[in-house]
Amino acid sequence: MAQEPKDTEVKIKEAARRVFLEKGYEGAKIRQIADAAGVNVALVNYYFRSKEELFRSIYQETLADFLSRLAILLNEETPIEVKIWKLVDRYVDFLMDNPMIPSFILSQANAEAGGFVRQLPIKEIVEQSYFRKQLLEEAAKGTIRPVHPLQLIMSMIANIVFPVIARPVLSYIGSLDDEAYRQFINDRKKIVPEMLMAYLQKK
Amino acid sequence: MAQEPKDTEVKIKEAARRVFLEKGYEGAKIRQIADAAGVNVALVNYYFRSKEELFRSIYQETLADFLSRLAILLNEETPIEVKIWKLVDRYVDFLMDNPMIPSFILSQANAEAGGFVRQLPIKEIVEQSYFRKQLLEEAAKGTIRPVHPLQLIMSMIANIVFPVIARPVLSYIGSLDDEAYRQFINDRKKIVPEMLMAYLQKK
DNA sequence: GTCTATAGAGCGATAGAC
DNA sequence: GTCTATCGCTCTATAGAC
Repeated sequence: MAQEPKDTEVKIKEAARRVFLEKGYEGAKIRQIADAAGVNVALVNYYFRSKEELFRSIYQETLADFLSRLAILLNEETPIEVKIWKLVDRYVDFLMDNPMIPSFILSQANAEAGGFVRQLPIKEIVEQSYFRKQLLEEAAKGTIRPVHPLQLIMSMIANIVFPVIARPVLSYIGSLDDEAYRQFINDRKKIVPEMLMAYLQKK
Repeated sequence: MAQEPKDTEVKIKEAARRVFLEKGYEGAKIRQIADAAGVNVALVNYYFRSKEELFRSIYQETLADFLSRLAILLNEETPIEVKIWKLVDRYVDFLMDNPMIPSFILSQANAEAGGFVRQLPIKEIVEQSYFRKQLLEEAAKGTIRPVHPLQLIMSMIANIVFPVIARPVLSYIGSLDDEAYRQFINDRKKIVPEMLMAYLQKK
């Protein structure tokens, strides 16, 4: 039974990916992941020490990549409008592929010390971004409405992330099947930037 | 030790209120509530049969009241702009007083059959609201930008609710203490309606 | 490397004495 | 009505045999 053609560690990782995707971080149980991989619980912990470690082994790189791409985007020498359209587009795509990440981050942030969240360079990215400076400078020049950068960034994130974590309620209220939901989220790629820009440009 | 001046049921309810407020629904443990009330676990279940029942006994009326006030607001014969300003104002106030409700609703909606959420008349309120009709009619007249009502409503809710459920991350990123956070949320009473209206009015 | 078996902890809920 | 004690479940994690 040893050393499958596709080795066990990979099999577990792939199973975990599927289960995390379907159930979210909290909802996914190690037993379930083990079952899906055709192994037992002990083996999962043998390869990955803990559930949290397993999750990280799958997503930390993905997340780090995403954040670094965001950082680059935020620091580009492009106009605010172009930047916002790009940001939203990338963010939506990322969440469609990795919809379990927000709930993981939120649950970790609620936990003691919020260890995981503080390891990510989110705070630094936001604080030091050229985008932040841009918002303040353009406001000073009067080309956009003055706005607390954090408020604008929070609005952008809220508008994208919330429909993902509230998917069950949203689908229920709007009677959306999977395809309609996908379309709903995709439409936000247009609506959210338009909304943010309308706000900034309004005299 | 029997029959305190302030009777036990009330004492438990008040303790539960405090603990739910501080820890959220999932984070609050019955043992902790019992401790805070100066009684033991058995007694909590004696009065309220279960944790979920306890939560409902506290918030169902509050939530039902809120929803019915929302429904009235949505159906008023006032212009869209006035309506949005009022909606956001009431919604923010409600969440400042009851910040644990979103996470409760989201967790319930993720659970089997989403029992609790479907008992609430949310879907009906949204579908049958005059506000919804108003958005479609004004768009047809060309006085506002055409928009899928659910997208606008989702944007409104996301912009208000997300900063509440993401409080730890938000406070960390923005280095906000309690007072600064409170101010941040309060500022959204102005920002969110302005943003929604700018979007709707943009040619 | 993979398994069985179980430890160990937390939680919600209940039985039964007083 | 209030308590102590404990059940029963779930979940993560590990010990130890093979």
